[in-house]
Amino acid sequence: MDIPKKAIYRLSIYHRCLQKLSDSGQKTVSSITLAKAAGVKSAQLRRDLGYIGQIGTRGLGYPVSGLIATIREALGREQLQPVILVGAGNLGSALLRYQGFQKEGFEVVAAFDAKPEDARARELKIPVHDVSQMESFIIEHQVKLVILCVPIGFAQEVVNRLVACGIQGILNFSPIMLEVPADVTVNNVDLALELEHLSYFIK
Amino acid sequence: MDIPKKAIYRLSIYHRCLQKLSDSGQKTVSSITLAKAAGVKSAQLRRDLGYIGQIGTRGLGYPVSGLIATIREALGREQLQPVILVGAGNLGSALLRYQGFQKEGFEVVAAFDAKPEDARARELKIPVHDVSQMESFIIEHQVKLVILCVPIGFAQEVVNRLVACGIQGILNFSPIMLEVPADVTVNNVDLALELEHLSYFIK
DNA sequence: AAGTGTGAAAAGTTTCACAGCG
DNA sequence: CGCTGTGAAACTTTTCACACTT
Repeated sequence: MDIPKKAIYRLSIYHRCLQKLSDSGQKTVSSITLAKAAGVKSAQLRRDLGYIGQIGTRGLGYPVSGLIATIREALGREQLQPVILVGAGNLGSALLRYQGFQKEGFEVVAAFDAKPEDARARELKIPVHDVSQMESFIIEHQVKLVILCVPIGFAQEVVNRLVACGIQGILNFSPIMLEVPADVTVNNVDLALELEHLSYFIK
Repeated sequence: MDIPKKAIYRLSIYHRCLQKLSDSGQKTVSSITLAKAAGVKSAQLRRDLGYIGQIGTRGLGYPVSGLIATIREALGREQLQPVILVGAGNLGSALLRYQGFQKEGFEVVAAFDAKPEDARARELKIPVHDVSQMESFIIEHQVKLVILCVPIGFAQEVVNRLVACGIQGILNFSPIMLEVPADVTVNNVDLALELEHLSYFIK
């Protein structure tokens, strides 16, 4: 039995909401309360939690810390994953400064760029290496996750190299369809597309 | 009858692929070829195009330029929309430099920040105003689309102000659920969430 | 009484497969 | 013949509604 894709996204959201509840000292939470915080219906929340086991107490709700642990385990977030970033241009270097990743427990351990000097000039805290050192770094540090911000023309070529040295997940910011083997997951974040999608809904 | 949400995203992708075909001088294209370029099945492409009308010629395929025009119309992209950006911090100012929006025909006409001096120090081509001037600008220029990159704690407050002066679409980069009236569309881009989603698929 | 867990219905989406048109 | 347009089937996801547990 596996978890629907969309449910996985929502589990991450629940996880974040639960963390907030935990910080404010809540011990238990009902599906109605948590669902409201996460912006979904309570039935959907219960269904989603059902995918990862039975955790609640009828009449009472869910134990906050227990649920956090169960979701972490289900999402494979128990040991923290090192992440590298490839392509430290405008967007890439902004992401290197972005605090949101660390806040969710991801550590961006290094960045790679074809012109590392240019990127270094931006005064980043994370080391920027030449892209030629990418492969050896990935293998040495057993990196499995990559944030990809290279220009469109280079994306597929870089991806081929990443796949060849064992990368399993790619967060892709280039607006192209990358070709990868079935055991590699690509997650596209296409900013212009999101804006275009919005424009459909305005009158 | 209206177009399914997911189909709207794909129509934007087709639009982009068609533009590339048009640039390279193609006059017609079959569903099989275009589907391959967009990374979908041909049956799905035909179904999606079916939502916006009958445009193809049996035995021949689709006229490239005609299809571009039809998709543009269906997506409401005929007159180009001005967009403003609110919150010109790290991520916000990177987006101001990002060429992808202009490439898809959106013009980011102005940015607003609580500390515009800091943002201006980043040497941007787009003017950064104080956030107090936001409302009058929106009304004067009839802005309907906003890219929102303010810190979490301020997001809902800013959104309330945006909604009050008639904003209809919000591309939100803060990892929170914004509360808006039903006639306002919010599109969340949650970078940490995307990374978390990926980590589920690595072994 | 309060609130979970889940069958079953409903809604949404994708794929198949082929009739029919140029 | 080649390729579109689309009914119908298959599949996925959401929602309802209520039995059941603490």
